[in-house]
Amino acid sequence: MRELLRTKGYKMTPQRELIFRAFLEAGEHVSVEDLYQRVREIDSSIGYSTVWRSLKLICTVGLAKEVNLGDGVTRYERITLQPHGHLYCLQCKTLTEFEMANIVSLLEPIARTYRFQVEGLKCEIHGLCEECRKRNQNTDSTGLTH
Amino acid sequence: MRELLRTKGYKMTPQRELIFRAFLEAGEHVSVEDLYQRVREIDSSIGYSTVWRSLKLICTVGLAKEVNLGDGVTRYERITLQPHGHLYCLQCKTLTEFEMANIVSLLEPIARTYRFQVEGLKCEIHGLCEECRKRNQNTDSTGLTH
DNA sequence: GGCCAAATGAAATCGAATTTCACTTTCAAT
DNA sequence: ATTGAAAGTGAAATTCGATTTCATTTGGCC
Ligand SMILES: [Mn+2]
Ligand SMILES: [Mn+2]
Ligand SMILES: [Zn+2]
Ligand SMILES: [Zn+2]
Repeated sequence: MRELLRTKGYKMTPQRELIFRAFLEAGEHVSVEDLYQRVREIDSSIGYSTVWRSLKLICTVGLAKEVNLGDGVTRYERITLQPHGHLYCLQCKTLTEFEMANIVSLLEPIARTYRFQVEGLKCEIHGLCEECRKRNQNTDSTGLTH
Repeated sequence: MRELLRTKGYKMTPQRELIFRAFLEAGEHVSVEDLYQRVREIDSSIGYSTVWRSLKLICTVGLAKEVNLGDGVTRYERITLQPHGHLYCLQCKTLTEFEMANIVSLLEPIARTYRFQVEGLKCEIHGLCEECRKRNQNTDSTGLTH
């Protein structure tokens, strides 16, 4: 880790040490606020900006990437070997991943057709998860809250 | 149009008349700001909030939907019969659409597997369009600007 | 015409993201 | 070990699109 940073010209600091570890230990898809809370349980002197900057840095060195679901909060997740898509529950905000190798093999030819240099592929299914649907049956019948 | 609004309990107003028309005449993927500029060329007394609310309303009555690409600006586009994905150029922000019926037929079984109630499917290819790549060859060799 | 809920526009507010800035720390070269 | 330039830090300020507030106006129905 220290090496990875040094080779790219960044310095290691106690804050980064802690934040990086916390990020790797955290579950998938953490927001800055999520990680900030986790981190400050261990060292409450660490600032929000440092957490934010560290997450950006983790992306820069290629260990993570941003996940934007359009709900106003940027999440971060480790880069995975296999590309995956997301099932995103609009009600409980839960994310579930699914394998998308087969979809990637459909997307790549499309990019080629348009002579597009691919930097990232995104596939999402937005809707209601099973738990939320069940929960909704016992209350309102509309589904989403507005 | 007037009918569509009335049946859903909304009133028609000169502002809506103008904004709706401008939206339908505008190209694909307009932001509030885009449409606001277009509209105020015709009637400069129309407020930004009214344009914003009208776009939301157009979505509510089912004629359009929001498109969020994670660049901080919400765009709006007419609902199309055929589902389509987007090629999004990170440099010039241009959007190109592609047919994704075949991808939808892969996504639907996935949703079913997870007993997920689908509200929307999203497929995006982020990267550099042909024009931007060409343009970049004549200047820097890195690609994206930071 | 008159009512009144809905709509409007300007301004205020919200909130996540990002930047600023004065101060501190890292680390490579002494 | 010392040290100084460059990089990092934390608190606060700023940004900026999205959204709400509120006083006033208007559309649709009697
Ligand atoms: Mn994921
Ligand atoms: Mn489109
Ligand atoms: Zn859910
Ligand atoms: Zn481009």
